[in-house]
Amino acid sequence: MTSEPNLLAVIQRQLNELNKSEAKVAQAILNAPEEATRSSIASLAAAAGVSEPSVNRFCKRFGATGFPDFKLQLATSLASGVRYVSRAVEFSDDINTFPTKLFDNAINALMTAKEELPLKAIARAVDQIAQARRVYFFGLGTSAAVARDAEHKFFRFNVPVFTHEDPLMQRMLAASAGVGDLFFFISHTGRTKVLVEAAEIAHQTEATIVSLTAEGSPLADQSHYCINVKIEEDTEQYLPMTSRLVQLVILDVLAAGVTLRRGEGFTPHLARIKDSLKDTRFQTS
Amino acid sequence: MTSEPNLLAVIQRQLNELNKSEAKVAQAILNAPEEATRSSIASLAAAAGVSEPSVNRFCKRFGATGFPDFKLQLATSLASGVRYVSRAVEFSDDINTFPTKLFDNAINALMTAKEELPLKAIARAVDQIAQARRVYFFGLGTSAAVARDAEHKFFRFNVPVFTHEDPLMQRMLAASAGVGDLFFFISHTGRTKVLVEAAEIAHQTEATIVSLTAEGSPLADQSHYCINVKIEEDTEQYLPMTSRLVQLVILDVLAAGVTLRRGEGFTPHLARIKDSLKDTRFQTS
DNA sequence: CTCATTATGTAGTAAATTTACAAATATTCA
DNA sequence: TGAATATTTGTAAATTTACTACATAATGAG
Repeated sequence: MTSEPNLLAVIQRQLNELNKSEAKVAQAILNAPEEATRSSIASLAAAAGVSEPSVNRFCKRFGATGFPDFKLQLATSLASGVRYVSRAVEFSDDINTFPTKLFDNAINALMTAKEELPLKAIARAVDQIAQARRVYFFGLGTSAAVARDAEHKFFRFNVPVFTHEDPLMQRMLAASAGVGDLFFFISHTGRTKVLVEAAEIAHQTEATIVSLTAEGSPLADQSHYCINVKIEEDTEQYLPMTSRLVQLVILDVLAAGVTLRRGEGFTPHLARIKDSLKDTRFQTS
Repeated sequence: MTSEPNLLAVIQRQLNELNKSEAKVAQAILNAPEEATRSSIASLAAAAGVSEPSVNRFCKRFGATGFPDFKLQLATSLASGVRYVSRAVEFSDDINTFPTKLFDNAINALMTAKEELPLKAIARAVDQIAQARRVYFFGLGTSAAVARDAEHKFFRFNVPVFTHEDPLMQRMLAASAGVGDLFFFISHTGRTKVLVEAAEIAHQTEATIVSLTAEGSPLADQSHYCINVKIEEDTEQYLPMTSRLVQLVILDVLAAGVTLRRGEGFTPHLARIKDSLKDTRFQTS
C-alpha cells in the first residue's frame, strides 16, 4: 500500500514529458478530475480528442493496471485531499453551515492526531499508570472537565484516582506526594502558571509526573513522561474546542491500554461495576 | 456536494433492514472493503454467495447508479484513512492497533452524528439559551464532565451558567426555578433515575427544560426541547466513550449558535475574556 | 529519400454490467 | 390453513465497457 499522495500532482509534474495524445488525456483529466472518475474510457477519450487505447496507455504509464484501476486511484487521491481543511465559523454562517463546519473541524483534528500519535509515549504512560499506587488528574479550565472525565474512566480500574480543580488542593497534594503517586497533568497550552507550579512542586517529590500537553511547553519540561498534542495554529477563535477532544480520546486510549495490560481476567471486575449502576437507571421498556 | 462521507457506516447502520441476499452482500463488503473496490461484480457476488444482479440491486439501494459508481463511492469513503466500521478493542490488540481503533471509532461517531444532525432542534435550543436569564447544565457520571465543559464555554457569553454534580443540589435548584431559568440536562441513556427526577421537579416550575439525550427516553419526555443523539447499538464495551464526544461537539455548536445570534458586536466581549486569562500563562518564548 | 522507430488509431474480442423476465419465497387475509 | 398477492432472488440475454492485436501514420536518423 504505497499509494501516491496526490495523483494529480504527479500528472501535472510529468506533463512536459508526455507525448501529444497522452498530454491531451492529461489535460482533460486535470480540467475535470471528478468527472474523469465517473466517465467511461470512451467518453474520456472523446473529451480528450484521442482514441480509447491512448487513454488506456496513459493509465498504464502512471502505474495503473488499466483504466478502472486508474479511476480508482484518482478517486482516492481526490478524496483524501479535500477533507483535511478546517474552516472557521463566520458571522455570515447560518444553521445549515456552521454546525457542519464545527463537526468537520472536530473530525479533522482527530484524524490529524491519529496520524501523528506518539505511540511510544502512550505506551510508557500506560506502564506508569498501571504501576501507580494512586493517580491524580489535574487540569484547569476546560482541561478540568477533561480531568474529570478521566477520573470517571480510570475509576473502573481499581486504581485510586483523584481530581481537583482547585489550584490550592493541587499544590497541597503535590507537596505531600511520594513513591507510587502519579500526577497526570492536562493542559492545552502547557503554560498555565498555577498548574505548572503544581507540577514543579510535585517534581521535587518521589512522585511520577505524566502530562498531556504541548511539546516544549513549561509543563512538558516538568514532566517525566509527556504525551505531546500538537497545537493547531488557527486556534484563535475560542480556544480549545478541538484539542480537548483529542485529549479525551487519548485518555480513552490510555484507559484501554491499562485494561489490556490487566489482561482478560480483569473483565469480570468491569462487569461488576457496570452491574452496580443498573439500579440507578429506568429500565428500557 | 451531496457525496455521502462514510458509506460503510451507512451500510452498517442499515444492516438489519436489508433482506437476505442484500445482507450477504453487505457482510462481504464490510469484511473486505478495500478488496471490494477492486473486484468485479462477478467476484463480489461469488464472495457473498449471491447472484450478480443482487449485488447490482444492493448498489442502487445505497444511492449509486450502478456497481462501478458504488465502487467509486466506497473508494472515496475509504480514502480518508478511517476504518468506518467501529470495531471493538480485543485482548489480542497491541499498542499499534488499539489506539487507531479507538480514534477511528471516535471519528466514525462524529461523522455519523454529523449526518443526522437534528438542525431544527439545535436551532430551537439556541433560541432558548440566547433568551435565558440563567442556564443550569446538569449531568451525572461522564455527562457531568460534559456539563462542566459546557459551563466553561457558555460562561463566556454573559449568561450566568451553573453546573452541579450533586443530585441534591440539582433537585433543590430545580425546585426553586422560575421564568427565565433554563435547565440543560445531559445524559447518554436518558434513564438515570436521579437526573430524570430532577427534570420532573423542574418541569413543575415555569423553567424551560432542554436536554441532550436519547430519543424517546424518560428524560426526553420531561423536556420542552430535546436534542436527540442516537445511541449506537454496540456500546457494550465501556459505555459512553464516543457519545460524550458527540455531546461535546453539539455543545460547541450550541455555543457557536449563541455567539452568532449575538452578532458581530459581541466579539469585543469575547476578546476581553480572553485577555483576562493572559496573565495566568507563561508567555511563549 | 528511405528505413527504422515511435506514436496513434481501428477493429475485433473478451469481459463486465445491466435489463427483462421468470422462478422461488415470503406475506396477507379470508 | 391455504389461496392470492407481493416481494425477493436468480437466469439468461442485451448492452456497454475495456482491452488486445494489428495496421497505419508520423517522426527522426542516416
